[in-house]
Amino acid sequence: MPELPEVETMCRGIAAVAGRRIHALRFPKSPLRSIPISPRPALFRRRVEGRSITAVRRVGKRVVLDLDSSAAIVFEPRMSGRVHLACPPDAEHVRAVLEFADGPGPLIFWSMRGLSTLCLLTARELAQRLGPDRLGPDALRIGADALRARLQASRRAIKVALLDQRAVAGIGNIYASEILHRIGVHPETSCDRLSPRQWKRMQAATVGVLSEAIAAQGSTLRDGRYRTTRGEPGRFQDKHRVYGRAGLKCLQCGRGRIRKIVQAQRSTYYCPICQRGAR
DNA sequence: CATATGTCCTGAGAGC
DNA sequence: TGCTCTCAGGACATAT
Repeated sequence: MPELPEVETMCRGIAAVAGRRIHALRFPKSPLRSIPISPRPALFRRRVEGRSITAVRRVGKRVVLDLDSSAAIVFEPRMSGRVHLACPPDAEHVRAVLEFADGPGPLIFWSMRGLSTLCLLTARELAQRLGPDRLGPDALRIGADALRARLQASRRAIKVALLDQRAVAGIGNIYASEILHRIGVHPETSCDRLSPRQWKRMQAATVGVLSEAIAAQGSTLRDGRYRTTRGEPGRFQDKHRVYGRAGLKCLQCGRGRIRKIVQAQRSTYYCPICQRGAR
């Protein structure tokens, strides 16, 4: 669901709001429970209306809109959040609307489930909440040595460790399985048993998988929840080699049948032949 | 300290 | 057909 490639696609899709002045912020009524929003709507509105957006950027799996007040609007899609320009897929899941005096928009914060969050942070809060203590280097930028240094002493399973945003930011459940399959490492391998060569290959595979997924505008699973800003599905799901393919033949070796296991309450997919396991 | 588990939320799909 | 139940997994809080 929205992991690095999907959030990157969202940011690119709304890049045109950079430089625009916020005319109004609305929180439409909905029969659904509200997503967590802070500060409370009246104060939130007062602090953003009249401000300009100076930049749109992705921080890990979050969308950040920097304002000329040095505060920033931070949207965390988590499982089922999206941003749309102008055309929301339906009204009841619209959680907030940013209107501009001219130019594109409105910018719509949409979330099917109430797990997304929207907050306005001061520069100080931003540095604290999304700083290096809370968030590791971005998965697209971290080098092989840094990746290794951050995880190699851990005794956690590598698949679980890759999801730790403090270690490395941006990798989620889908791409963790895909990365490990590409390098032939069993997902239950303890981090401290991986070789320098394997860390090197892991970093390269991470950049490879994530870049290809961004080029395909992310993965839209069968539940159809993730969509681009324009409401189109991503295309990377067709390129998944293991995720969601339990019981099917491995596309790599043609012999193994993809297995699904559960690690830390999350599904992991792997090929028992390609990813034979040093456990 | 490191690691493991529980919680939030809605809708899709399974099973009866 | 229509009900109940389970599952999906982001990040963080709490427990071990």
